[in-house]
Order: sequence, then structure tokens, then C-alpha cells
Amino acid sequence: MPKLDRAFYARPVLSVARDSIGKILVRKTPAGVVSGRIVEAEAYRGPEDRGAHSFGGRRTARTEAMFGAPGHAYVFFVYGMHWHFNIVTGAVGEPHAVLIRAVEPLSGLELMSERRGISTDRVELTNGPGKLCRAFAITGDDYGLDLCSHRIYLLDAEPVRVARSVRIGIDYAGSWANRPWRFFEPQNPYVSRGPSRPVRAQRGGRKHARKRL
DNA sequence: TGAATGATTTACT
DNA sequence: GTAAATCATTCAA
Repeated sequence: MPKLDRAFYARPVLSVARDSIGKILVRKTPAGVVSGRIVEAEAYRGPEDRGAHSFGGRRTARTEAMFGAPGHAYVFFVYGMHWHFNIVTGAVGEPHAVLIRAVEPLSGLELMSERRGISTDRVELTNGPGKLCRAFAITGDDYGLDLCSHRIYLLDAEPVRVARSVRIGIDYAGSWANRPWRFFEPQNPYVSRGPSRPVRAQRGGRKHARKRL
């Protein structure tokens, strides 16, 4: 399958987030190549989205990449120890991005295992935003990197079933925390633990009425 | 200059 | 289930 080009990223952030599920993330470093299927992602849509770092139009050295051209990496550091990898989407000036929360390892398992300090058969290898950055060796050095380059990029893949739920870890965002802007592949073991009550989309015939979002 | 705070992970009870 | 780890970024002063 071909490498995804700029046009894929230059679309509404919710579309890119949804369509990123199933795509292949490829990462090349001097140590070797690793890749994995994206199985979980979230959309962040500033300036109105209170959950986004770009909320209120906040434009600083840290958030600058979100305001730039689509198809570039927005990488940030949280909790004093973890990196998070995002893909900038939409148009220049729109501070929108997709947080990649989990991938299913495809190649370079040994290298990932080495970087994570656990065996290759553990789902903990890449089942979280901080974990996958560690496994893929993504750090601040990759801030602003062009996904249409060769060091890190996505490969197209066949569409898969996608479920959605509220986003994780943004309880401070008020009503924005209730938006179902998290997308994931149902049943995939590499999806990080999410809300106790996931909301499913694109599935017919639900048996019981939902009680909560 | 200083205090508060995370788009989390891990270990432990 | 809870809590500690750990620091760049942000904002107030």
C-alpha cells in the first residue's frame, strides 16, 4: 500500500482521526525500522475544544506545530516522563491534531521490546500513547517532523470497523470531555483501557438502549 | 522567580 | 482499587 500524502491529512480532524484507524505507522531510525497498525486515536480541535492544548488560540513554542501545515508531527511531553505523538490536520492556522494512542506492532518487535524493557508478546509494548512513543523512539527531537518525509509516515490500508467513545484523561475539559472523539478498533487487544462504557459506532442492531454516553 | 499542573505509566495494596 | 514518579510548560507576580 502507498504512503499517505498531504491530501489525507488536509481534511477535517474528525475524519482523519477516524480514518487513521487501521493505517500503518512506520518509523525509521539508525537503530532500525519499526511499524504498527494504528488501533486507537483521538481528535483535538482547538481553539474551541477545551481539551486541546490549542484551546483559546493559545499559540506558544509548544503548540506552534498545531497551527502549521497538515501532515506534520506535534510531539509533547507530559507528566514529567512521557512523550505523546500527534498528527496535525486540516488547514494552516487551524490548530487541529490527532493523538495516536495505541498501535498493534507489525515489524521491529525486537527493537520495540528492547526500548520498552518487556518481551515482544506483551500488549503493553504499544497499548498507550506514552508506551508507543517509547517503543517507536519518538521524542521532542521529532517535533514538527513532516509525515510526508521518510523518518516517520503512514501507509494506506484497507478500512476496518471503527468504534468510538469519549476521550481519555481530559476530565478538566467540561462538556468537551463528553464528545465521542476517541476512535478505536473494537476487540483489538492493543487498544488501551478506556472508559468502562464504550460507545460504539458503525454497528447496527444494538440490543439494549444505552443509558449513558 | 515560583507554583501548579498534566492528552500517563507503573508499582503496589 | 490508589499513589508515586517527575519535569517542561504555563501563568501569575
